[in-house]
Amino acid sequence: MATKTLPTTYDPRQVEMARYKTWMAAGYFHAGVDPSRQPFVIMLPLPNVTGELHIGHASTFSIQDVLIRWRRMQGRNALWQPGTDHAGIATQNVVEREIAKDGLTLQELGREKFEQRVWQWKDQYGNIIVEQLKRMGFSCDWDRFVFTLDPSYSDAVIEAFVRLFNEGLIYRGKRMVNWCPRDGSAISDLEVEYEEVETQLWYVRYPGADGGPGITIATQRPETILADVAVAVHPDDDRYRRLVGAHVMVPLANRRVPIIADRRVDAEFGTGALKITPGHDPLDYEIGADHRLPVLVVLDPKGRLTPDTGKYAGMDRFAARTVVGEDLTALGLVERVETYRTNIGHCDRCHAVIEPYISDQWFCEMAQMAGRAAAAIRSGRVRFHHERWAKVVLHFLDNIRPWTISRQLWWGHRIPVWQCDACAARVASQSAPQRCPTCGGKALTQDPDVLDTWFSSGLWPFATLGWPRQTPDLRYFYPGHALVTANEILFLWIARMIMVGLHFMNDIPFTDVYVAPTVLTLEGRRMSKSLGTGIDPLEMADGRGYGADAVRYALVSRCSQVQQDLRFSEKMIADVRNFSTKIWNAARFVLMNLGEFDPREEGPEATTLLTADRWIRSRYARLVDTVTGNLEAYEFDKTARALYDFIWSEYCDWYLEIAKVDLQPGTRAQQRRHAVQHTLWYVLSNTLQLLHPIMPFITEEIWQHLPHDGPSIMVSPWPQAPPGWTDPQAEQEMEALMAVVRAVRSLRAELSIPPAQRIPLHLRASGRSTEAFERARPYLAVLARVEPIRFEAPGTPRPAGSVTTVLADAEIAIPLGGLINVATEQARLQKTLSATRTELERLQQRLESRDFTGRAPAEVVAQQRQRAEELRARTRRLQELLDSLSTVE
RNA sequence: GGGCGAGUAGCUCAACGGGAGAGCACCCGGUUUACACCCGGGAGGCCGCAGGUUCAACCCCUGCCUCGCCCA
Repeated sequence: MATKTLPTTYDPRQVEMARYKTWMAAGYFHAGVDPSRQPFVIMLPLPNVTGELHIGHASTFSIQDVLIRWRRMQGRNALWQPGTDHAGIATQNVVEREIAKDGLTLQELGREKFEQRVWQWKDQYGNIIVEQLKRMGFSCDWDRFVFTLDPSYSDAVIEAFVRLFNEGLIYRGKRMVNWCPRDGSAISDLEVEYEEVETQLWYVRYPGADGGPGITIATQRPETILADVAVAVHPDDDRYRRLVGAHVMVPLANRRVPIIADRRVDAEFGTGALKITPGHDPLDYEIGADHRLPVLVVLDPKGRLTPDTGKYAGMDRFAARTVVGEDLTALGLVERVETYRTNIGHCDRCHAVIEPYISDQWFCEMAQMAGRAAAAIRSGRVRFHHERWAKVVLHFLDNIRPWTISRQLWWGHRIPVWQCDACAARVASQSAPQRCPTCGGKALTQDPDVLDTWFSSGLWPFATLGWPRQTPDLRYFYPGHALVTANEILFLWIARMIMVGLHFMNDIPFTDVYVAPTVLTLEGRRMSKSLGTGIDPLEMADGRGYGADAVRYALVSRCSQVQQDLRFSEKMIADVRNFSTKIWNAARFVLMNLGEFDPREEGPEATTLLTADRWIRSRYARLVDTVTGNLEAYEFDKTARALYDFIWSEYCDWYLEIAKVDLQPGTRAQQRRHAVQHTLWYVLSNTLQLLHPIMPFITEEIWQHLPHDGPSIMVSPWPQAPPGWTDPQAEQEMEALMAVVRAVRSLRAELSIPPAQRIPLHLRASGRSTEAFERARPYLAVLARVEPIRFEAPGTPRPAGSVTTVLADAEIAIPLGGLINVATEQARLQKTLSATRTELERLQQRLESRDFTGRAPAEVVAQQRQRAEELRARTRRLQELLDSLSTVE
């Protein structure tokens, strides 16, 4: 029974947190193994434990919550697996800064104490992001929350490493890697961000060892000259051909080095002569190796010049660049310095300039896994939305390179490899080995490095479910279904999950990947807190009082598949707040008018339903299919728009207004009241269900006040279009009615007739339409504020002194008596007439063309013929009107 | 340098190859008993440029321009 009423205003802040607590307490978010139901699984992209909720989380997580809530309502056993990752570098940096405040360095503190400090920090701050996710209403299964350093998860990470190690896919080697001098660690290729910067290109002459003029090279990094071991030119370069085999002196170092020929030299760049520094450049490293040149290193792990560099020892690489430049200039060896734009790699965590650096690292061989992953994508087992993202990922997989998985950090999963102090043999093991399997030695030392955080994240889809143990969870919930992500972690995480999933589980981790657009400012800039260009979702929800629903809808409604950017502003959230208010007020109206209505009684007889009822039911039935279909297709913007348009432009603007007529007490038969009440209630509460996945809070709040079955909208069954509700005839009749109402309103505005003033209306329509208009008479009267309404048979003379509009199904006239300005009225009609004629002429031309009638499909031709016929009739009636006007004079 | 994407109303975005739309902003009018976070009306667009395919192009093809993203 509808006994509850709603407060006059909706304050999301008063409602949202309380509702969330109710859901949590009821256990709706939890999914347990249940073979009688089909699961639906989403793996939450792990936020960093150091992180705070930003707009990117808000958009991708909102999409996930839409999917999970929708599937849950459809009856699926919906699991949304939450958790955070330990974010090795980021977290270590944060805590390192903290201990620096106490005047301590990492080394002074020691590894064990440091780890304790990080755990303390994690216990204090690591939960912030989780609370923020809850505030946004996300229905993750918090009972299953996992942190990547939890003991059972760590066991899985170590197990994965040991298996890959024993399969020969993980190996150790001295390679040139991307080294971050700031973090003091290697990072993988994917963690390097290239950025165009303006720098200088130095043209430096290397004098000939024989006292000749030598050769001039161009370099962007003069400080590495100290590590030069050769100068290389292209073998076909006629300028230098005769110099190949000669020797030059490396300036400052005074080292005698050869001039060599190599095809990898770009003769077009600089002078065409390349200094070879195998210790500090990846290409030089390759060339040097092929020419059996020595490798010299002049930088230390912190990016400072090494002690054996004489006066430069201890200088930072950038300071050294300046000093070396000055010294070379003083020697008269600098021919010129050009400004030069080039891409420089930066660390994606701390933004320091990356140093190509030779060091011992652990690598994971990916080629085989990548092949399987690529095959799974090509065969369609994993689908991307939009599908173009599949190509992007395939390009990565097809060109994959070994993955640097070791990090020189203390925070993370320590590499489970022990080296024998005696024989140097290495063994990978879940726990410290008692003795060396090779020589039996008892002294073994564990590798000091930890694993890349992404190595552990890649195992997420199965390690969270108990792997490597064959748990019931793992059997039931793997493989999962949807994965929603920002495009920036497609390679770092998505591709790796597919590869690793196939490797360890022999199955893909999910079937569908939706790539959400990147949220940008209106100017198209990245949203960033440090730049002050960001929108903080929680500030919007709570600080500004828009509520989480508004933030969610604003983002979801702009998640399309075509756009890869989402330009966003606070205004868009405010607009949605207005939408919430609209829904709230519509619901208030419905509740006020349900009266004694009891939904447990029989629904209305078909005969008591009038056009408007049948129309809104028909529109609602279509809405169900539109919303469901768009969700299935990952078309979130279309889903949101369909709901918005239906609620605002159909249910509120038209149906509610029409319903008012029949709800007026005493004026209508009880049957009619019941039919309208039932329609209002049914359509509203079911539409709320359709909207619930996007705006969970307001929909629940209203639904609870409406007559309803079950404890919560979030576990109510997903609506299905009732059979037989789609009603083209009612839609057409309603369209005609709306056209008349709009035409009258338009005339009133144009003629400055006060909106409240009732005016007479003359309406002429074809026979069948007249009947429909007759039935709609009371509604027409209210909607257009017309009284009396006179129906006129075609052919009767038009009332003198009236303003008129010709519509497709009808012609309306408002008699103004002597007030009419004939000239204005003529001009108005003439304007319409000529526009109609132009359109008709264009159409006729087409219809007369043999090309068109002969080649276009028959139904198109027929449709155009009909359109022409309508236009002709309209032209005729407009002309008649003009004629009758001129006779008034 | 290679790849991908976008250029439609002032802004943000829609639009099966066959009559260019929405929201916001703007202008005019409104104390209609759900809502002024509202209601009604209106104005505003060589659909980036140039070719081509087609009976027909915002939509397909080619080239160019501008912007963004990714990879090297």
